Amino acid sequence: MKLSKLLGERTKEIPSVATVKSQALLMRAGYIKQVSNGIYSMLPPAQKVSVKIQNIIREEMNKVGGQEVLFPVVMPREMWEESGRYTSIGSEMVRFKDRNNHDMLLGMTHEEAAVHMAKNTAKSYDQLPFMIYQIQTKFRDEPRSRAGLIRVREFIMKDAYSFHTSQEDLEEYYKKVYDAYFNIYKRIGLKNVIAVAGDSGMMGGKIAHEYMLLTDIGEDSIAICDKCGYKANVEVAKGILDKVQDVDAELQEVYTGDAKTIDEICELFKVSPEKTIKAVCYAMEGDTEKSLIVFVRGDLEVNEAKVKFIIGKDIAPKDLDETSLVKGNIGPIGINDKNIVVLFDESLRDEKNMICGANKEKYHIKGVSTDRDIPNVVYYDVSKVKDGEGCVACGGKLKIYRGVEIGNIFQLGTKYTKPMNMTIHMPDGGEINPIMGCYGIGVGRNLACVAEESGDDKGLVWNMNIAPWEVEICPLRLDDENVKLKSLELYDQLQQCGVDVLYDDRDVSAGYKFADSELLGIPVRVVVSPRSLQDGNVEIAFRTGGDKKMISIENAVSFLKGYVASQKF
RNA sequence: CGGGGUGUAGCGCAGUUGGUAGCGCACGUGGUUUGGGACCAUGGGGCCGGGAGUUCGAGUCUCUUCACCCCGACCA
Repeated sequence: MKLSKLLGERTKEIPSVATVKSQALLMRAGYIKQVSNGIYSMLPPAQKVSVKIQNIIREEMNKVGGQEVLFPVVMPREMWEESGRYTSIGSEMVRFKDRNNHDMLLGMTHEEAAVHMAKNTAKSYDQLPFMIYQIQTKFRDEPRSRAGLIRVREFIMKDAYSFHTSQEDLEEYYKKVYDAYFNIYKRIGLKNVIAVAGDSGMMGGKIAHEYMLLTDIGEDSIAICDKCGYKANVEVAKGILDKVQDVDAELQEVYTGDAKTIDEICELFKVSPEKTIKAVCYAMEGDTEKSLIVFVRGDLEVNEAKVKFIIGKDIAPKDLDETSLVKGNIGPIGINDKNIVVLFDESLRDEKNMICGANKEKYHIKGVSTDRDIPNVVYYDVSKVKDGEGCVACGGKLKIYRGVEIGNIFQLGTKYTKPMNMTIHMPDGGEINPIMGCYGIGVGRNLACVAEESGDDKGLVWNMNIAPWEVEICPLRLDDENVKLKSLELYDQLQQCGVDVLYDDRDVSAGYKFADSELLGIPVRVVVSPRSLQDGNVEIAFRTGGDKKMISIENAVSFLKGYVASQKF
């Protein structure tokens, strides 16, 4: 590829919309161009990297026996009604009508399509297990995309679905894919990746792992025990709270005026947030009449994922004006509204001398002992794990890290095969619904994550496996006939060896060429100049640093060919 | 959907009390340069996001609408 023909502009300025490093670099280097909120075009270099990442994913999926297929992007409503997700998934799924007024949708995940394909195609136990996967564009109408390619609405993802005759078989296979994912991350050059226990969310099923790239720009929080290695998304993480030791006190209503927030109450009573009871109000899916109040210790936050799991319904924050509750003065004592469902967090068990709202304007109650004053309570774990909480596994301390979810795997069970009535004949003559696993990884997000993790102040850095070009030739002084001749020869010969070469044929200054090559992130740069040619040499520099190498023009091709090959894995 | 912000050349930005738009980068042309984003000269490029209004006159004031960004809600 000749650089003068490469479509895309490289800029010194950081685009004003960029908020994270990967976005800034990918835009500055002419890899991506924003089309709309959360929708991007990929320019040639990005597409080249993307294809290389896809091929690595393909190889790893094939290694564990995956068969590549392609499901449709557009599916009919009926297929999704079988699984119940046509109604259970909200407006992040795009629905529309075709010309015959038929309800259609854009696939955001393909469990239904996978079962549809496998159903009546695989009929006997001896055809199982098998895994089918596709690499395809997905559209999810995210309420809020952000951070360049990290969180977008349209993206390419690999999604895989495996089918098994038993849970044991699924678990065995799940382990293989678990390892295959780590191979993928390693090969594309991501370093700080961990797998954590995750929430299965809308996918359903029980066991799930999320692969997280640990980075400050991550939007997920992960609790990790540095002592025993326990790690889990805070959505599902459990911890052991430090209890504040206190003694029973007299229950007393206190005038608190306009103090409503936990902070204001703490200030007024001169106590720490651990001594207060916080109330959070939610609306429950499919129930407009009732409200849900969750009580947690004042220093904690409600973990909505846990609440959803316990009540078995979706929840959303509710406007208190629609309820009989007194905003800022809600408390667990004396709530007697039939339309209010109450949930208590474990953190409140056996607490003494607490402060809570009195359920009337300008009053709070102090001296609350939960076991004494709020009898017959069932406590649930519905709070978010906090930094410093104890580890349930070993008693060590949990630390909270930020992460970007770069892949996930689920054990689905029969969540889809059962309602969609997929059955397999077993040796004993009976029929079963196959047990499913599903496995997802986003290509664009992984590309962005590599940029985020490896990029430096000069630009992008790709490893040899996914670099858009493996070698860049930088001739300096193209007006020098010898430079021009030798660099073109090198270009031809490297291409003949199958090396992916970018040739900077522009008549611009050395600094300009170097800066562009570094911004693009090409692993190896070969400088051909009158100076180096004087001694019959070319200069070889590496994007990741290290010493520059002078090598004779005769040996350059074989060296580069060997070096490129040695860097791939 | 709620709160905040920004829309002026491909990119980054300036534009005063209202008087018909500019700078840097990028781009074209000519020349001088040539190992870390060279210099001189010259040229092209604008529905000042859209609409309505106030005014003799609007990039600037008013209303409205759209887009994008941030925070929250949301999120396989």
